[in-house]
Amino acid sequence: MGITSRKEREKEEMRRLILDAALRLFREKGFDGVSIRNIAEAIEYSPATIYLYYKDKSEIYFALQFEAAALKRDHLLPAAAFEDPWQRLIEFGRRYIDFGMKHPDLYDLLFIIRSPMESIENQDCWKLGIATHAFFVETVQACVDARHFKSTDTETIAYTLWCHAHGLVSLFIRERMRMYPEEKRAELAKRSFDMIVKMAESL
Amino acid sequence: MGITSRKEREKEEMRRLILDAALRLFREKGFDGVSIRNIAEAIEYSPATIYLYYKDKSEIYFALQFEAAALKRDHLLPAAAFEDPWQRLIEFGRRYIDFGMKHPDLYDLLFIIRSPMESIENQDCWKLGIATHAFFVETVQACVDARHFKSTDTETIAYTLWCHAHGLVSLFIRERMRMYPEEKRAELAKRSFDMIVKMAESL
DNA sequence: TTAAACACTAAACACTGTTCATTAACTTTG
DNA sequence: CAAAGTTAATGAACAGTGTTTAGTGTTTAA
Repeated sequence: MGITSRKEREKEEMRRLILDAALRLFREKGFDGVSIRNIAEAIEYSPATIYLYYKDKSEIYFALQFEAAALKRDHLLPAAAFEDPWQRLIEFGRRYIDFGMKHPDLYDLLFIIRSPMESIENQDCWKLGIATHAFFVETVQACVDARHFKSTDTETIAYTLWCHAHGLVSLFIRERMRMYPEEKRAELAKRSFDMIVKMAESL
Repeated sequence: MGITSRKEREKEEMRRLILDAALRLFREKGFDGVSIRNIAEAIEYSPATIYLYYKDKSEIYFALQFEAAALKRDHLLPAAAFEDPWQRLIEFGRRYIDFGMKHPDLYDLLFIIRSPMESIENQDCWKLGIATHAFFVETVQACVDARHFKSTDTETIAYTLWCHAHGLVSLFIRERMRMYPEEKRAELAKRSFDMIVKMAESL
């Protein structure tokens, strides 16, 4: 088993090497700004070598999306510590928005960039995303169970809150808030979050 | 004035020819999927000719964005007919979402695609967008004036509603609703719109 | 030791946005 | 009307992109 397992290990190491370089470059220059040649140069291999480890650029895209999903999960995880479902939900929302604002590149990758057509459902990144989404929906369900809302339509409540948070983050990071002066944007976002929390309370 | 005015007219016609082809191609294949060469081929000119009428691709982008903004304004305009500000606001929101769902390519252009860096503020498309946004904010203000909300923070109310609508549309058109079965998505969006309306009523 | 498997790469292909020298047509002037 | 000047259009090139392929040298297995 010595040789084959070593080879497998080496293959895995190479994939990591490529991915780490890709993620670093991507966070510096954005997804579209990074070429296979850039990545190859960064790891001091020829561009063709990349294709021995990843079928094409979109496979790298999916692998990066998985990385981003893991980082996002880690960012949101502390919210789970809150006992009270309503507090948990608020903290979840706050952290979701905070993640998007602090890591626009990763948020972009996860929720904005047009993903390659192939069945994303089968990709690991998607499963991880589903899991995080499920945690969110469960938290909303816990609030519903605790009679925190008048409405009991968990699905719609969760989706509505998500729409707001996603809209807030994506308008921000795709620079569609230019009608508000730069220094006011973050504060407006904060006020809006407080408002949606208030709105949800009387839901 | 004969010749120079004719030349100007011809120049304008050529710009229109380019833009119409660009918009048509763009709606077929998406912005990134359309190259200068595609446009040139469509109008049966050489690629270099395009550059005699538009400085670069981003200038075509801005021109297309203006077209999209005009189409969006026309789509939203009927909402202005409603006398009651609250009904006007609801209709505005409904039409905003409807526009995004019916014309994902145009919505993309207006609110999602990463716009070229140059000062978009000076572009006509931006002014048109500002005007439509102003109409929206005015409608919210009219609701506030009519004591329709407890809150009087017009800016935050408008922004919060916009966040929800934008989030709803952009999650949909960038295919981030795969956890919901295809046939349920539109209905979920509808329920969410109704819910945000209800939430706003008790705002 | 020889044959097969493997990791790797240089070079090519068909694209992309963009620039520039050159050509061809039109407009103005002598 | 012909010569000079202006302008529209282009072919060819540059530097970049993702991707494929034929070929190299090394490592493993028989």
